[in-house]
Formats: sequence, structure tokens, C-alpha cells
Amino acid sequence: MSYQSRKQIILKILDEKGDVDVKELAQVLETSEITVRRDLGTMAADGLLYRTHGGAMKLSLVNQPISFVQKSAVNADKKDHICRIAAAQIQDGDVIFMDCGSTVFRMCGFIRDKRIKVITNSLPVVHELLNSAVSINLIGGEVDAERQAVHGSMSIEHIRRYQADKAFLGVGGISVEKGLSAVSEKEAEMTLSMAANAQVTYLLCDSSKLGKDKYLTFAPLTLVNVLITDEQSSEIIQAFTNVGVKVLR
Amino acid sequence: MSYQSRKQIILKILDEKGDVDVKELAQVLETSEITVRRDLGTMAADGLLYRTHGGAMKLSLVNQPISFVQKSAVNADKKDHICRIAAAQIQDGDVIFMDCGSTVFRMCGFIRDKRIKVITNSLPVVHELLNSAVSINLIGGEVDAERQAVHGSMSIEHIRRYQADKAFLGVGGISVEKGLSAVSEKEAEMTLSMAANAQVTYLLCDSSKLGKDKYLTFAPLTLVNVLITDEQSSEIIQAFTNVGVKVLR
DNA sequence: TTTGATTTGTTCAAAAATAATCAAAATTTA
DNA sequence: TAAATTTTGATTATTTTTGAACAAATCAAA
Repeated sequence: MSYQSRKQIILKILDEKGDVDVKELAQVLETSEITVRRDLGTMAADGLLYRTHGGAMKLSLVNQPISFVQKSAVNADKKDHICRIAAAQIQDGDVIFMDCGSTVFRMCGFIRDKRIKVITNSLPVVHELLNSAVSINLIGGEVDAERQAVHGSMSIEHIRRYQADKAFLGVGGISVEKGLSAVSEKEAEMTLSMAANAQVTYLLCDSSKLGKDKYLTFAPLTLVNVLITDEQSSEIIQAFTNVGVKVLR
Repeated sequence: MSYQSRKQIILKILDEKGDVDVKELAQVLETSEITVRRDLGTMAADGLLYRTHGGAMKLSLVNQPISFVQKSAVNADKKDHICRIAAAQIQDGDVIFMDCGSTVFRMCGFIRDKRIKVITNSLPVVHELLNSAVSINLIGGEVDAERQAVHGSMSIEHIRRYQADKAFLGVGGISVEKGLSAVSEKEAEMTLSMAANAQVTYLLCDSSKLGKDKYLTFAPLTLVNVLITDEQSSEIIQAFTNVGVKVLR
């Protein structure tokens, strides 16, 4: 197998899995570890990947602060369950908002082949979808390094210029009593703006956040058309359904 | 079997499988390896396939756009020379525009410790400066995956909302006769907008681009207040100075 | 800080592939 | 039909790639 053939395979695996190791690639490519090391070295020099000890990572995953990567990986199974359901609500041709939450980010892996337009303020979402079938519009404004997202009054104005079919949003906390709550006023504003400019608003929320409130209550449950969750308790689901929120799980 | 017959068969196999090897083709075509090598050589020269060691690949699998990192690394010494001079023009407290050029991007390394605000449409610039002393505003709009930048009418509007002290811009080509020229109308628009909303406009241009024009002439030299270049020829520098462009080198 | 395990990258030899040269065979042209 | 031209295949020298071996570097645990 030639270097170019191996290169294509390596890039494909990196795109799918985000990172690889030398031993695994040597096995998959049916070649020696030193050949794989040379290939990875060449590809790193060409700016195609990031070389780590024992393997390599996709460039787009490297420049994210640990905090976002770790946060996104917490309850990954639950989040992926939610994201599969969310992705199934999206048809080719849709225009969708995606906010900067760690659950919403994981939707990227499930929508990359869809011919849709994504409007987002999240830098990780942009990076993840850059080389995909998705067309991207990025909301402008002040960049928040910690959250890797754009916020502020300029962002709010920008969002108002768009009209989306669907919005996929996360929150810090949600309960029947208090409605939606957040830990950041900026994020709350973004959530409100995206919801206001979409036909249908989906809330992606894993079970760890249901029934729990954060310091800033910023919207009633009526902001949400559909709640997508992994929560299995009938009582909790019923409580939301009783106040008019459709629940998918 | 004639060359034309073999060619059709080779192209058919490439289309089906994406890649081929010389031995396999020799067997299928019932000819010698050297004949196959000659055929592949001719076809590669004609731009029909990509010759690899031991075989060939379909062009579409190989023709990836040159990465931004690779482009930025071309003439790195010249670019860094220019960027050092550019960085020296910036004081703490400044608000500056930075466009999406590969030379401008290299300025990041020289300004990361300055307490300034950067307004940019370049994703690599944002990533490079995220964990630095710099405050960043990101221009919103449609994301161009190849250039990793944001463009479009929404972006133009967004830029107009800001007033910067300085703008640091690149161009595709520049000459005394034709003025500034570009290979992309989108980038030309961004350059014009940033220049229109800055007090002082700096053009970063390495010697390989001086005196050379691209297909779209989009602005006269008067758009530029200061040209920063690595060019050492007194004649060329004088030519620019004669038409009112201050030159730093 | 030390130590053992793991990984990396260099060196070298072997294997594989390429390209140049030349002669033979096949095809085309007059 | 013969001469000229083109194509093909064999041989050989050169280049490229690969894998083994090993010293140096890195990592994580003690």
C-alpha cells in the first residue's frame, strides 16, 4: 500500500474517531509501526494532524481548552443518545441554530453528512463541521475564550437577522417549577435569541440536569417545544408533559 | 491491446476502486509492468490520475486544498520579518482589524502579550489568540471552509459597526500601476471594509507579491497608509514612496 | 527523583519500484 | 512489399520505501 493510500485511510479514521494510536494504525494498514510513525510525521509537518506520544489527534480537537473537551465527554453515552434523537429531527434543507453547549456540540458527529445550514456561536461546532456537507454561518461578537463561543449585544443583533427552522439548545438546569435556568447571563441571552428566531425549539438535556436549577432563571418552559432527554423515569417525563412540553427519549 | 484500450480500462478500475497497483494492472491488461508504468506516466502527465509509488490513485482522492498552515509556512522568514515590524506599530489599548491572510496570521505570535482588541474574520487568528492577553471580536457571516474565514454581506455590515485604530491587511498582489489586486472578490470586499473603518491601514506584503497583479484590481494604492515589506530593492521602494505610500522594512 | 516501560527516530540493509538504454516485434506509411 | 516509425519487453543502474535493530527521549508509577 502506498503512502497516499495509507494517508487517506489515516485521515478517515481520524475524522471518525478524533484520535488514533500507532499500534492500531499499523494493524489496520498492515504495515510496521515505524512506517506509520514516518507517515504521521510527514502528515504533521504538512499540517494535517497533531502528533501525540503514541499516536495523533485531529487538529480541530487540539486547540480546544481541556475544560470544553472534558465537559463534552462527561456522560458521553447519555449525550450521544440525546444527539441521535436530535439528529433524526433534521431533514436536508433545514436551517438550524446550534448553541455553545457541550451536548449540542456532540450533535456534530450525527449531522455532518446532512445538507443543511447550521448557524452557531460555538467555535468547536464550526471546527467540527468545517469539513463536512454542512454549510455554516458563524454568529459574530465578543469571543469568550473559556467557553470558546461568541456572545454579546452584537451577537444578539446578528441572530435576529436570521430565521431558522429549528433551534437545538442546551441549558444549565431545568425544572417544572422554575423553568429554564443558567449559570451565565450571556448564554441565557443567546438561548433566548435563538429560540425567538426559530420555528421549533428543541432542548437537549441529560438526566443529570432535570429537576435541578441554576442561579439564573431566565425563561418559562413554554420557550421549549420539544425536550430531548435520556431520562427514563415516567414520573419526571409526565411532569413535563403535564405542562405542555413534548418529550422525546 | 492498444494504449487507448488500456487507458479506458485503467480509468474504469480507478473509478471503481480509487487506487490501483502496477502489478495488478499488468495482470488485468495482460501486458508488462513497464508498459503499464509508461501508460500511467502518460496519464499522470495528462492530468488523468495521480501517480504513486507502485501504482496510481484517482485525482479526487488526492486533491485536497493546501492547508492554511502550509500556506502560512511558505516564505516564513520573510513573513515573520514583516510581522515583527507590524507588531511594533501596535500599542496597548489599540483596537485593530486583522484579515484572513496567511501573513497577517503570523502576526499572532508577535502580539499575544499585548493588551489590545483584535477584530478579525479569520478562524486561525481566533484560535491562535484565544489563550493570550488579547481580547477578540469575531466577525460573523458565512464560513468559507477552504480559507477558514468568514465572508459575505452580513460580515461587511458587522465590520461597519466597529471603528478600529489600525487595520493590518494582506493582498494577493500589488503594483504601482494597478494598485491592489486579489484572487477572491469576497476577500477584496473584506479588505475594503476593514480599511474603511480604521484610522490607519497597514498592508503586509512580502517581496514575492510586489509588482505582481492578480485578476481583480479592487482598490488604488491610496487605500494604504503604510506598506510593510521585506523587499530590499531601493528602486521598488522608491516607486511606492513616489506615489505616497509610506514603506517600512 | 528514580526507575521501568513505552515510544520515537536514526541508521542500515533489504526489498520494491523506477527509469534509461537497447534490441526485437508490431504497426504504419509510401 | 519494403522502409520507417512506434511500441514493447528485457536488462541494469538508481532511487525510494520498508522494516529491523538500537540508542535516546518521554511518560507514568513508585
